[in-house]
Amino acid sequence: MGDVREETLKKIKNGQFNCEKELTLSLISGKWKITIIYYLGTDGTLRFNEIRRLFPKITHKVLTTQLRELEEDGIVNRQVYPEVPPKVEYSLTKRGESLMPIIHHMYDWGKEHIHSFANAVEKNTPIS
Amino acid sequence: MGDVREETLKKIKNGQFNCEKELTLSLISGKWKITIIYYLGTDGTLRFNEIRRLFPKITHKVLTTQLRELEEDGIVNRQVYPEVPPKVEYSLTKRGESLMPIIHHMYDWGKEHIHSFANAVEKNTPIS
DNA sequence: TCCTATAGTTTCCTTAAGGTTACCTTATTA
DNA sequence: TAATAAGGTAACCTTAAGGAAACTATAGGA
Repeated sequence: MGDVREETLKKIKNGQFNCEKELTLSLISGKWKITIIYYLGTDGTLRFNEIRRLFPKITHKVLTTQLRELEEDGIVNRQVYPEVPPKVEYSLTKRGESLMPIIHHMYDWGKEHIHSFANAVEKNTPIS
Repeated sequence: MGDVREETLKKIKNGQFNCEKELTLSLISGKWKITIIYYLGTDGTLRFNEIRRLFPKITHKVLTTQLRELEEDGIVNRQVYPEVPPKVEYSLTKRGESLMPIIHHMYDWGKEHIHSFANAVEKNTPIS
């Protein structure tokens, strides 16, 4: 259970984090990461293309990268079935699951506060 | 209380967020932001150079940028005293304060899990 | 007279993140 | 024969974030 990717490792070693909370932040930072974690935490297990269909805008390659990083950081489990055509299933590790409360917390905060931002959106939107 | 900076606004308008939690994430993402919020939430009020001294590595300009963004997003309050030499005090707004529980949560998670990363660090560090 | 402290701004440069496009593999099916 | 499915890699490009260095203003003190 000591999975970490090189980059995270470097950041810890070189003291690039001012505080432990930045480790947490860095693990979920990445354009699609929290949402991927959230879906896996909710649905349990998803195949590569199932995730892809959840984000119509994500590229094949970008999804691979995001998943690979999550895997290397020990957040996501990657289960390969040696079949043809290939079948790969993704799910959360224990470490990944332990992030869920935080993500839910962030979700709730966003829901609660987006209105105060939304007002500003209304006022400034020329769309009407 | 509808402060938002242009960029955050755009992201909401253009549907660049998959979910509300990404709004939350984007507000605290930025190399020094969570830590700045954390210090302000803990110490209450800090002057520009007091914050600077807390992060020996941060540049004058970068700190300005981070604070300005936090201010524009309605997270941080900027109080200017028309004196010479200038005196500017920063503190959290209500919105900023409401982020503190999340940040504490992330702090706790980091503290609890950094050990499992640290093992990996030990094994891979040639320093010892 | 020059230096220091305060809180900035401006210009330029570097790096990393994300994205686009094209390619690979192998069995099945039209 | 060609296309489709699945999951993936490699080469390249673009943009934004962060940082370095030099500049501004003004009062007070050595």
